[in-house]
Amino acid sequence: MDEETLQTALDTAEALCAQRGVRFTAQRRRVLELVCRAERPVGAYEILPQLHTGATAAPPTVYRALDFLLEQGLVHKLETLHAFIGCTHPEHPHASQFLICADCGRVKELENEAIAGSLRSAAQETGFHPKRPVIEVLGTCAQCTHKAESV
Amino acid sequence: MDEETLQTALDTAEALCAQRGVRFTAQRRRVLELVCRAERPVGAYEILPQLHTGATAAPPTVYRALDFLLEQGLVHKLETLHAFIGCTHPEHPHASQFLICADCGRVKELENEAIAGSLRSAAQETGFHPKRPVIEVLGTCAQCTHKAESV
DNA sequence: CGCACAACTGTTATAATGTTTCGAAAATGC
DNA sequence: GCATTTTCGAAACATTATAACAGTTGTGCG
Ligand SMILES: [Zn+2]
Ligand SMILES: [Zn+2]
Ligand SMILES: [Zn+2]
Ligand SMILES: [Zn+2]
Repeated sequence: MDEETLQTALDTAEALCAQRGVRFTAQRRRVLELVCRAERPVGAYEILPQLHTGATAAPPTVYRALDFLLEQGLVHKLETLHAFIGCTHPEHPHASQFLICADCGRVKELENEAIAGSLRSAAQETGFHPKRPVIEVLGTCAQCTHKAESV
Repeated sequence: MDEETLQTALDTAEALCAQRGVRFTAQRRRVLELVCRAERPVGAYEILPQLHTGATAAPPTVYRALDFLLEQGLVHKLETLHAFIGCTHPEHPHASQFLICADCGRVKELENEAIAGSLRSAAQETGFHPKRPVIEVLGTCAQCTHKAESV
């Protein structure tokens, strides 16, 4: 995420939190910034040493901030990677899908209604009530596929 | 899984391994049995103490068996639960979806072509080549929904 | 303001999950 | 039998996540 996009994301986050009456503290802002700055999903323990200037912070510090950001839909957790990624459209709650490149590590967030819909109807057939869908596809992105073929 | 289904599952597993020229050792059989006997997904560390009669086995013992069973498609791993479940139709390789009840813990394995298809086409649009889709839906099963409503 | 309360943060310890490594044992193929 | 490959045992270690408790900061109200 480039510097401009980052600023927009942070401003959006701040506005959303104000609107919702929750506190977007300096620490939460900092964690969101670190997650967004990364090109790839980042683990909690990667963020940790970047929080304190001197000594490194303790795990609960970053997990608490991440929990908050997850609740507010500002970041997503990738269960298959045990890592976090900034949300590209946090304005509204959504069930998204992630395409994870095993080669370069980059992740694309989709918001595909066909997938969400087919999942909903399949669940409905069995009487199941979905709460939180986790859809993560590991594979190879277009760029990396192209590179591999041209070798 | 009842005793009869379990026996069928173990026999199927044995036949599949023979057919594929891989070894279905006593230990692997035992781990598969323990996974299948459970009503719910089981963690690796739950299986561990049931492996040795006297002292409890070391983690790599069960992880090696589980890795084998995963490779052969005899069990699945639920990423959101860090737990394993026996496959209900291991004869052919498949990309399945899991409905996980947060209430009773039971899991239903689906093999829904509409979901798989919509995911494939969404990926294709972005030039992404899927390798391993992970689709797990947390929610409430029909039974538990019914119970909750009748209270 | 000054106090009461709630929310947030720091710190230590611990739990849960998963891997590396090295060596012994067992099965396989000749 | 004997070399080769595969599997298994065991110890140590790595990574991810949570529990518990004390301190600090911010907020609202009189
Ligand atoms: Zn999102
Ligand atoms: Zn890539
Ligand atoms: Zn299956
Ligand atoms: Zn249920």
